[in-house]
Amino acid sequence: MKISEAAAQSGLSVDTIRFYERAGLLPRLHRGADGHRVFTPTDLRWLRMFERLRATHMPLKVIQSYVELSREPDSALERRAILEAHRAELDTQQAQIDACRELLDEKIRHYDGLTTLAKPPKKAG
Amino acid sequence: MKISEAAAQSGLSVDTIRFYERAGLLPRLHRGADGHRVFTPTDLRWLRMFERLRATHMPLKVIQSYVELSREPDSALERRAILEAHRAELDTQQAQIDACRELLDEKIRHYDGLTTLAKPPKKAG
DNA sequence: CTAGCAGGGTGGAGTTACTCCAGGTCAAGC
DNA sequence: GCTTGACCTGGAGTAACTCCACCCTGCTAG
Repeated sequence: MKISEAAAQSGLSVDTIRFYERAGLLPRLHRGADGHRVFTPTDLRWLRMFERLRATHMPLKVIQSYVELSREPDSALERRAILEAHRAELDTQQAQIDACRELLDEKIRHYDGLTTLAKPPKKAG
Repeated sequence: MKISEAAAQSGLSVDTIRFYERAGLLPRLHRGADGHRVFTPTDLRWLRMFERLRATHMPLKVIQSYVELSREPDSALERRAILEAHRAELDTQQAQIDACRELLDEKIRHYDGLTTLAKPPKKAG
């Protein structure tokens, strides 16, 4: 599988995938005889995971340490800890979204109030 | 109110507030005789709003255009549109969090499976 | 058979939104 | 009078892309 397909199927851009490789997130990535990157189904699974983790702002350094750990046996506890920490981070993000939604709903109601008051020229105002 | 208080009460850092001022997000900000920034309750309300919008990744340029619009009358519809667009964006972020949570739960269950299988040396293995 | 194009590759510059730091000013406390 | 602390400025550094110019190669159309 070539990089354009890997991009299409992972949700990442071609440039981002190349960037991730340079950052060391794809240590097993192979090249074909023509020098082009060749993606296996396993590579694609990693890319999909990266996409989800990055969509929720896990730092690349943390992802990279996870990748490195996954090349060592006996690192299950550490890897698990990384994932759990990020699960907690998701709760924080959830709270921020909720807080922002509250703000937006309130403001939008405010603007609706303005327009519905403006249309009938005089009504208790 | 001085910048350190504004920072404490908005959740932003002192550096970030100064950066926002340079970016034009606080066009009404005053200075005291000593050249120090002086924050009114209105400034603080803006900062709190910025904090929420940025926590959910509204680009500074969009925030800035909102700020500029809010200095013009008759811009209620445009401002409302900006807020609504961001409310839709929150749904996207929500979906990403849910998708990532699914991934994490699955992986963490996997690691739990490994350790609970590893403890009893032989059990249907 | 060659011209052109698509799709890969590289290195490097640009962007966003901070974050940190050096160096300077000034009021207050000891 | 001297130090301390909070403020100021301008500028460098960082993260994670994103875009660009330029090169190579295989393929197809003329």
